[in-house]
Amino acid sequence: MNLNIPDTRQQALAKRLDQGSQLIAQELALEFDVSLDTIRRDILALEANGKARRVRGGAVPILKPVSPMLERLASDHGVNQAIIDATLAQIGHTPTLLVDGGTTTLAIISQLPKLDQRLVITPSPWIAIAAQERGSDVHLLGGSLSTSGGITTGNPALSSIEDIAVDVALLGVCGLDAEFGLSADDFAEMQMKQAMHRAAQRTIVATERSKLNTKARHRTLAIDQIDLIITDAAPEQISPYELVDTEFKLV
Amino acid sequence: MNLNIPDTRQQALAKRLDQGSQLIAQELALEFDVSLDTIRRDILALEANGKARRVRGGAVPILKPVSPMLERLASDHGVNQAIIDATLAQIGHTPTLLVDGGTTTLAIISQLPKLDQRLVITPSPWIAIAAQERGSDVHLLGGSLSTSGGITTGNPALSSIEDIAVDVALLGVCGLDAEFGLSADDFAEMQMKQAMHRAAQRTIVATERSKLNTKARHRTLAIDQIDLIITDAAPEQISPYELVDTEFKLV
DNA sequence: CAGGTTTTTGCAATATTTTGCAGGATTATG
DNA sequence: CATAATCCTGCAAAATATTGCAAAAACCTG
Repeated sequence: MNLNIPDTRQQALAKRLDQGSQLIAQELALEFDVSLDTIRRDILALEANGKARRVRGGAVPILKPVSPMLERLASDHGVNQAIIDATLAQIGHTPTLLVDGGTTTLAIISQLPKLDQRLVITPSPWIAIAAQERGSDVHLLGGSLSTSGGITTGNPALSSIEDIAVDVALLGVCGLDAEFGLSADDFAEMQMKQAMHRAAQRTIVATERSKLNTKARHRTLAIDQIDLIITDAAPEQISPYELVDTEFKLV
Repeated sequence: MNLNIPDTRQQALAKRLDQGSQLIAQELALEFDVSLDTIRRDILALEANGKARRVRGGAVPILKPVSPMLERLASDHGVNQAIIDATLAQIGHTPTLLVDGGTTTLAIISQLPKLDQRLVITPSPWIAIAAQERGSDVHLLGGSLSTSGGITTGNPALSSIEDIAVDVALLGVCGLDAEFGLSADDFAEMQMKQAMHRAAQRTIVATERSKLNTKARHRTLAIDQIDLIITDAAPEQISPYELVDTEFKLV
């Protein structure tokens, strides 16, 4: 028989959670021959360590957060068509595009004109598929797939981007603020966006007004590093940006 | 015994809604062994979370316009479920998987158990998305996206594969013949498949019987380089393979 | 080993949540 | 219009949580 101390019990409980089973306080109290309160406290500790989600009567395993990217794709239906049209007009016949991940860019690429001989380079598998559907040649940047934004990141992706030069980089946005600039949710994504900016002659950002004047965690680009911002914001929303050199296109 | 609490029930109900089924209050009350009111309250909660639309007698899923891409990713590819199950059983808890593109492998990866923490390495954006959805860590091999098979190919992909070692490679099939071996439609894809085989300790091939005893353009692997072939063929269909050392699993 | 401190445990009193039920209101349907 | 099914509302009982506290055990420390 094992020691019946908090440490041992909690380890046993954690193991069961890992196997996907639920913890039922009543049963465990009997099994370990301690009071309900003790089990409760064990579960409390597990919760504090992020190993369990407490529910009435016991605990259940923490379910891995479904990829936020998929979540957003499934729920977020409408990207403003005016933004899409304006961005497509700007892209025109650009022969090489470097495209960031995100719902907005995906909506844009899905409507790319079927044009021969365009090359789309992207770290996003979603964009890759959409671009291939539109008949473009696609180059996918390899790396680890980040869960938050759904683009590949890390050293392989960064170094392979260093070796390319493209006409236009089309970036997505986590946050955009007049002073803080363009920001990303994740450090690795920030690195990718910066690298994409460096690789391109012209950097275009398309974003819905809801992202305007918000900041995400990681500062990525200064506003004046962006050549063109396409958004559906109201004119007064962009007044903070009047001093910068960046071109705005309101739709 | 499961916890029968609002939290758990609602999660179960939400899952059914996601699968497109309707909720009938009467039936659910019986099934979960609670009163009609309790189910009603669960449905009320789901509605508050925007997960259900309440109707008289129960609830129906909120139908959201799905992007055509998601549609296809989610859609049933008509792959024999027995092949999928057998392959998943063979894969087990293998911590690192190298997965080829193709409809069969995609169907398999879409059903990977969710709780496992494992690394999936793949040249296919479809597989990458599916694996990420199943909660796996994903490493995407970069390169040019081939139009025929939908996997990345070319030097970058090949060279990055040289640097890795994995437990199992799961390959798709264009053609499989007792003498000609496994064959691919495209030269670049052939190279990738060969490289994947070299990188893995164990090579598994899952294929429908229609591919059996057919040849594609490019000879890729000899039969005895494959460790295991999982197929729904009839026993007499594999008689040409009797002399080789490869294990067959018929489902 | 004596004395003090911390950890662990069980208990009791008090919230809070969940549940089923009864009644009246509302809606579908012939 | 009548009828049956479903729904809403308030309420009380049961189960579970929370909190504070004190006893027991384990652990320092000189």
